[in-house]
Amino acid sequence: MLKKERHAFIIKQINLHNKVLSADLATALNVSEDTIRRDLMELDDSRQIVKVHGGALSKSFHYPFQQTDIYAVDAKKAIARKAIGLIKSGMMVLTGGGTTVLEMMQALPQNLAVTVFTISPLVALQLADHPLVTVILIGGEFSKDSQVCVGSQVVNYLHEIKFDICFLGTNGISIADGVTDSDLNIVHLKKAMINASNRLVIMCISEKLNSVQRMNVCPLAKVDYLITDLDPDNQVLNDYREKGIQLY
Amino acid sequence: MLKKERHAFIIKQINLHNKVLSADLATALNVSEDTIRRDLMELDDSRQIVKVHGGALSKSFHYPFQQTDIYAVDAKKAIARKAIGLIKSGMMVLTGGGTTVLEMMQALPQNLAVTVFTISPLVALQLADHPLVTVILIGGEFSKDSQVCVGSQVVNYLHEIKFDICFLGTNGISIADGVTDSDLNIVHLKKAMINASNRLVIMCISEKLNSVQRMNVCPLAKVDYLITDLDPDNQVLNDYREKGIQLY
DNA sequence: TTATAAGTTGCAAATAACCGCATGTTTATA
DNA sequence: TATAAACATGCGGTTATTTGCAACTTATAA
Repeated sequence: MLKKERHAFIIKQINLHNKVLSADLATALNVSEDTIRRDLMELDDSRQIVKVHGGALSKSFHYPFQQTDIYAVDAKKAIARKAIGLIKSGMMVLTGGGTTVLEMMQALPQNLAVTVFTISPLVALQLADHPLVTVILIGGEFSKDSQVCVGSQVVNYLHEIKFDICFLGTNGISIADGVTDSDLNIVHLKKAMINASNRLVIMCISEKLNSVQRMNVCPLAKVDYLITDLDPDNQVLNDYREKGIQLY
Repeated sequence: MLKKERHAFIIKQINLHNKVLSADLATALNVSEDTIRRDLMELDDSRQIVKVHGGALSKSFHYPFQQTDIYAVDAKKAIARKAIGLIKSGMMVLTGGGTTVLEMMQALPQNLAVTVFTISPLVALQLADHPLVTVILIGGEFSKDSQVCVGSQVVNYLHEIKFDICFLGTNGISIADGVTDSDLNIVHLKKAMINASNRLVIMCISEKLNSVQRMNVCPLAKVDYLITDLDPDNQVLNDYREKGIQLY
């Protein structure tokens, strides 16, 4: 077994599985682990793989680490574009605080004259340069985790106003469990927000579709619109379509 | 399962949900929570995530609004340092939204356990990584100019609470006219804030000393402390000292 | 406040990596 | 062809890393 052959085999394995273990390779190729280690070293030196303790990984596996900005920006931008279509001048809009909502506010046309109520300081700041938009920041205890205002103060406030439309991102949505989230405070909040709005828009990147979090926010029946980065006709969304949710 | 694989998985989860719980990860990856904790530590050390009690958070939207161009930063930092000395654990602190206040919050020691009420989203965000600080964001109409919440809602809210100490930056202060400002909304607001606090701290870079704005906020008699970037014994401050204001 | 969850520290076991060296193998050249 | 030089490989001994556990401290939330 020549060195080159081993290298080829290793590369192949990595392309196949995105990772290899030194021990496995030693067995498979019937050489000592030291040899494998030396092989992996060389492949690492020549930037073909990434050596790690215990084996090696594909380079593509390693690169995403340096993502600088928001995850799945493109998907979120796509969602934002569609979501904006639901906003008409003069509306009272209520928003949560996720990155998708932020993308949306960033992409909001300058000529839309709406009143935006939000629990997210970031959303408020984002809208600061929109001359026609009135921003009401709903105050309360500021949650360090989720970067939005939470607590009974917010919930009480929401009882007093009725909004035209509410835009929420979500951490989990599924046919069986509806909209779910993992933070108790956020769940309380979202429930209040949903009750305060005539229409509910859930925005969800396709990757999060059909995932379930610990706590229930609302059943699918309450969701008027579901916006994903997928084509609305996509089969993945069939079940949601059948539930009577408008897809975008 | 290689360590890097876990790391990749964790990063992905965080990008997906903006947060992860150690316990969930331990279950999902079938390793002990200790291991997860160590993983999160490493990812935090390498600035890829933000470790918090119980799990970790996404870093992606933590400080998107970095102010790079603060005027007279050094002077403001000096003021911030002195101002912090006035805060004791357990206090109810009220703050405005100027850049000096922001500097102050940035420099706040991690071991101070206080409750900070603020009308500034930026101050709230700044304090997000302060474990011992409870932040209450006072909501209302968001002023695009001054980047703080203004309006009757805020003023009403301030009527209901009494604070230990209030920190305000100012655009104008002089012996003859006291504290002055140029924006009607802000003036209303500051008056309410001053009334709601037992003690008032005015922070002012020396450049703005003895300058007068259009509208009156409060007379010097209401000012308990004046903090500038000057030495407290500086002659420029003589007149203020004679008025009985404590200088720092 | 107190009960519970999370974090910390130190430690031990398992595994992986490293180092030097001996033993082959291949290659280059007299 | 003979022979040295360079290379490749495996092995023993040692060191470093990873991981889980237990005892203890700290933080969080009701």
